[in-house]
Amino acid sequence: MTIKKPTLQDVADYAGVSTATVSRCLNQPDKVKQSLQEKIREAIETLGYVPHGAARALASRRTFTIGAIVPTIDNAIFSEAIQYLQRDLTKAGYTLLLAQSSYSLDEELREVQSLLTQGIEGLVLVGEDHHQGVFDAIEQHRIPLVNIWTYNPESKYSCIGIDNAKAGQRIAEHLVELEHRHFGVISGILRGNDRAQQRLEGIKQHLQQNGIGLDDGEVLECRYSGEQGRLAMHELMTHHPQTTAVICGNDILALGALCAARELGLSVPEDISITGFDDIEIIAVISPALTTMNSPSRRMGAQTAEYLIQCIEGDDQRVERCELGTDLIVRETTGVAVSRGRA
Amino acid sequence: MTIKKPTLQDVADYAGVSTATVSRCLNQPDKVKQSLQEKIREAIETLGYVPHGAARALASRRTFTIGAIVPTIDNAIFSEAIQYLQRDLTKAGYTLLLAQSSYSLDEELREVQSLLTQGIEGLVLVGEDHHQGVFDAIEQHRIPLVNIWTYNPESKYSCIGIDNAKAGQRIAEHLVELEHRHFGVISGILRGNDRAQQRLEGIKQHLQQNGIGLDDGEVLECRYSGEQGRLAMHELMTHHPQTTAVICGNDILALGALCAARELGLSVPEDISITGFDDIEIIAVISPALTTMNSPSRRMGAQTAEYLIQCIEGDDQRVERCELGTDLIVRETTGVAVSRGRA
DNA sequence: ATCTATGATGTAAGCGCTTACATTTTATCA
DNA sequence: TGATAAAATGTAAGCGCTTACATCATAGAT
Repeated sequence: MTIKKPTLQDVADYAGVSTATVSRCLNQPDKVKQSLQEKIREAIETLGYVPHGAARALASRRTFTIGAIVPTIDNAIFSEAIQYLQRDLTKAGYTLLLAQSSYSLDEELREVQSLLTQGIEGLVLVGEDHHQGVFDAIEQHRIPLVNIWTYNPESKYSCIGIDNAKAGQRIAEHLVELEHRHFGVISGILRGNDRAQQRLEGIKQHLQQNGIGLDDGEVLECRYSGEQGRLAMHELMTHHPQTTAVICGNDILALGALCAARELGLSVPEDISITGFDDIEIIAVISPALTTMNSPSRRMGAQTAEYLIQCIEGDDQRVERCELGTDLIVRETTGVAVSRGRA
Repeated sequence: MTIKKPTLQDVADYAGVSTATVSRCLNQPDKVKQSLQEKIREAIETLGYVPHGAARALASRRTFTIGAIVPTIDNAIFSEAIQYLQRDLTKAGYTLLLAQSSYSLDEELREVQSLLTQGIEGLVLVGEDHHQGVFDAIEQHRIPLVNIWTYNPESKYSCIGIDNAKAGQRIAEHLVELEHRHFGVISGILRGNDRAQQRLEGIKQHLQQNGIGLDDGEVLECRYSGEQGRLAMHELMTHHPQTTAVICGNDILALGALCAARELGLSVPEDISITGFDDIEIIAVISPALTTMNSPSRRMGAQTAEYLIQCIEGDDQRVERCELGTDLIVRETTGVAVSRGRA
């Protein structure tokens, strides 16, 4: 074991060639004679040489690095998307730099700056609502930006995602068809989360079209956690006992609401219907099976990787706006509204 | 907007100082006069200067980067630990480079090489069983390594985690106390997963001590997914209908097993007891509530961050071996074995 | 045998920053 | 006021690589 990490120069000396040849052997092997390649590989092996990424990046102006910022990695849909994004980027020789914004646009901006310092060649953000500084920085650095989990045909930047408003509408439609007239919504925190906002808008719009009102008190915001969903459901049913349909911002909240319904002695879906969002893997095996909207998170991750690589390698400036479909998965937690006897 | 990204030199020229002063202003502000600092900050602002990380890393031999490799990010316990690890590293000015090994030691080695190229100053791996090349590379690069999710007082490297064998034992003990005599185990894939192996060992050992055998056919391996757990449970009950206690490798598998039990018309825990592992947040709000072992993943992440930073900043070579406790959470899926009538 | 095209290798100039050391400015004290 | 220490700033040498360009070797064409 050497006292110092070996450099390209050390490898070159050991193999009796110049650094240029070693560099070529690593990056453009077809330009180096076979016999030398072997000698160099042997030198690398015995010295335990590992390239110095920073030096390489500085000299070549390439980092082969992509940045992504999600609100939190600790949410199955984001981690699924990230898993696929990373897998495909790695396959193509890129490294993913992952950061979290905790649903804060300011925090997101800070992370963007940091990623830019790291030299990312592309950026993935969630949603289309970002700090102005983010857009400025992206412009200046001239790197492709993909907004995922959102679809807007008018967007100035690439987006690969779903039409959140339409999805919200679709859920409301399903419940209205089941003759529900008294709704409650348990949403995630809306601030800094344009997807949740858009879904709520979609829901409101559809209800309004059908002459159904939705008071402020019937829309509860809370963190995405089972316990929070449970508490919200209790609150909702306390203040609005006539509610027969509860639309939740994601599956976790819905599971919490389901738990509360159980505690309140309400049967689902006879007394009350509950919907989730995302169709995370786990809910396929629990009972009652949740009616929800699936989120194509894996496809989103994979497609984002593909687009970015093409953008970078093909030096392609094209903006891509891609809508991924969502499907309403009707299972056991929604049914026809049955009027309950009330005191 | 300039045609080219501004460099330190540009900032220095604009502010009428030398690059050294700008560099100091950024890294050791107290060494630069107030008036100049303001001038420099203004220059940075108007030019939209963003430091070039690679150049900085090359010159300073610091990357402020930590690498972590988990089997998959798409597993609540890992993503939780990563979330906390990242949060605390970010707080301290470090960037986390995250990679996935897909439970393959060879893949893990490849990722280690890649991370080393990126210049990580510390490495976090899951488990203590790694490719020899990983240890060699770590030695050569002289960076601290922390094995998480595992605890071994004899370990040559730092570890922060739980005693998996003990945890397995504890679960078996609980079920033996409930008078179960016919066990089944639905484990994750054992290959490349020393944690799962150790837990299984712990289980086997305790059963053996109590004169209870565990055939190979009673131990099923499958991927960590609800559906896989469900299928495994069906298989287990087909070939070993007398089974009254099923120990699952994690909560997701247990949920799948629970689903299968429902499908088979078995009531839990009257006919059969089922246990999970991890105590992921979601299972607190589902019914029946799962008996499981909690995994201190958040503490693991936070503590790992703390240790690494101390190691790096304090230039401390100390090896830390820290055992985090686990608790058996007895809920509704385990109970006294009741003999079932059988044909 | 000479000339050229082609391929293989070497030379050396940076990439954008940090930092040891040299120099200048400012503060302190006899 | 001048000598001296301390603080602020500048100078310039790399950090470990890539790559344009120069050089050299080889082989084919004449």
